[in-house]
Amino acid sequence: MELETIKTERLYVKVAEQISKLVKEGNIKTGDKLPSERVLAERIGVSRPTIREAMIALEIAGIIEIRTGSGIYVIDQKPELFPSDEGVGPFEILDTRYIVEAEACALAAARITDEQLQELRDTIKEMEEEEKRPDASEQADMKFHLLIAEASQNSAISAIVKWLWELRNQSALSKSFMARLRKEGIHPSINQHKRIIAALEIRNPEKARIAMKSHIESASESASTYFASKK
Amino acid sequence: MELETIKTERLYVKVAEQISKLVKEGNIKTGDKLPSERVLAERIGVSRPTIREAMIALEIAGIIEIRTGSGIYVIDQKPELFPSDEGVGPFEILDTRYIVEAEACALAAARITDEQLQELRDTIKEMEEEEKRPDASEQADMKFHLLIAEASQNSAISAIVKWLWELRNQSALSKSFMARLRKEGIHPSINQHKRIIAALEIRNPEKARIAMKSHIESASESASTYFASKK
DNA sequence: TCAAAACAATTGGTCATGCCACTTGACCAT
DNA sequence: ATGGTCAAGTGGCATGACCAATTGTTTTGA
Repeated sequence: MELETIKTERLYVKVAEQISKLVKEGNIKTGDKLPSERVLAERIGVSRPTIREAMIALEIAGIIEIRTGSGIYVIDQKPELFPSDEGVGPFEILDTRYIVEAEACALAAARITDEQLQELRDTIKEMEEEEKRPDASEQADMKFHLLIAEASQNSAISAIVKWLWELRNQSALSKSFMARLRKEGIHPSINQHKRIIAALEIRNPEKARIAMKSHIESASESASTYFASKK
Repeated sequence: MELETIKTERLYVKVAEQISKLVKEGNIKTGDKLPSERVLAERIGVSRPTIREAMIALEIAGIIEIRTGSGIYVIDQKPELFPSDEGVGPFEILDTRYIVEAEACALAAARITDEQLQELRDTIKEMEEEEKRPDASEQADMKFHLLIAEASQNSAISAIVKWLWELRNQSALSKSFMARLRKEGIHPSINQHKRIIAALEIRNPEKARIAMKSHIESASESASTYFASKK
């Protein structure tokens, strides 16, 4: 049985939609002054607080401008493309990680401390021990990459890497994506991680960069082959 | 004479910012239920309508969910880029831009549209015309780089580049830093920008990458030589 | 005994009213 | 003309009240 969630659309939304419609259809032109809140309230048949709520919504939407003491005016409608705020695709994330983490790794090779190296080795241990439990294993994977980013000693880079991993964990798309990969038995290779550590241990930026690149690349490849075969 | 317009920030905005901050900093976790509107009003010291307006703003922003008769709940947050600790140094920003923007430029070379190319040329025009006024000139500079990031057609990358430039503009350190450079007459070279466009026009990723790298590198160099000589 | 129905408390949704601060424009004094 | 004053209009905010939906508790009935 299919049930739709009942949308008790709030009043202010209806009011806002009504005004917004008038603006879009050209009944109200740019620069026009809307009637005062009190008049609007009376004409639409709602209370002033409701009108205010609607106006705030419209203001946030960039449709009107509220000038205290003066009135409410229609804003110049900018055709501005929607800030494609919605979601970053899993492949976009992988591509970006390929770029940023590789360089972070190269930087880290020159700057990493012995303590941080030890932490990385510990993380590998975690991954080996808990390879059965995918959750914990992925946790360790993320920890590994974040540690390297921090070892680059560039706070902007580590902030970016952290953000990318949060995106990966959070995005619904990426989530189901990773879940599918996991089910297929594709998981981060411990050997690749060890190669990265080896490059860092000898403080060789070139090798470190390459190791990280091939690591992420292999993740991308297994992902895309999976999707291709799926079709 | 420079005068800034006084902004009388409305109360509900302050309330919304306060709540939003609490959520972002983790003081309020996702899924948590906020105190009731009446309690919030009393605790924050504003009236209930004001709280409601703030909640509407937060709901539109996708930070909270309002369930009639039940309460107000914090929604799953999309991760956000923000400086790890206390600020990001100007050199860190430059280093990171060197990495990210170079690759963004290489990607853009393969994916940029003719319209975007034209926009870039227009931006150069702006820079030439307004080369006297440093403010406008820098504005155009930023626009130029953001356009290239967008042309990479990777939303994660363009978000990062945008973030880096915002950091550059915001950070007090970077600000005084840039001010000093400006005073010394060091400003972005238009010729370098033209070389970048040329590489993009022939859709050559390698040349585009190199052009962008040398552009940012020269900025870094002039910056560090300046600091070195200063000491 | 226990599930269903009724109730009560809590919460958001809306309304009405009042007062304040700011804007604006008309009017007045200089 | 210039500037200063003032009143009307407008948005900003507070208060208090009532309604409707939700949720947990109590009562009821088989």
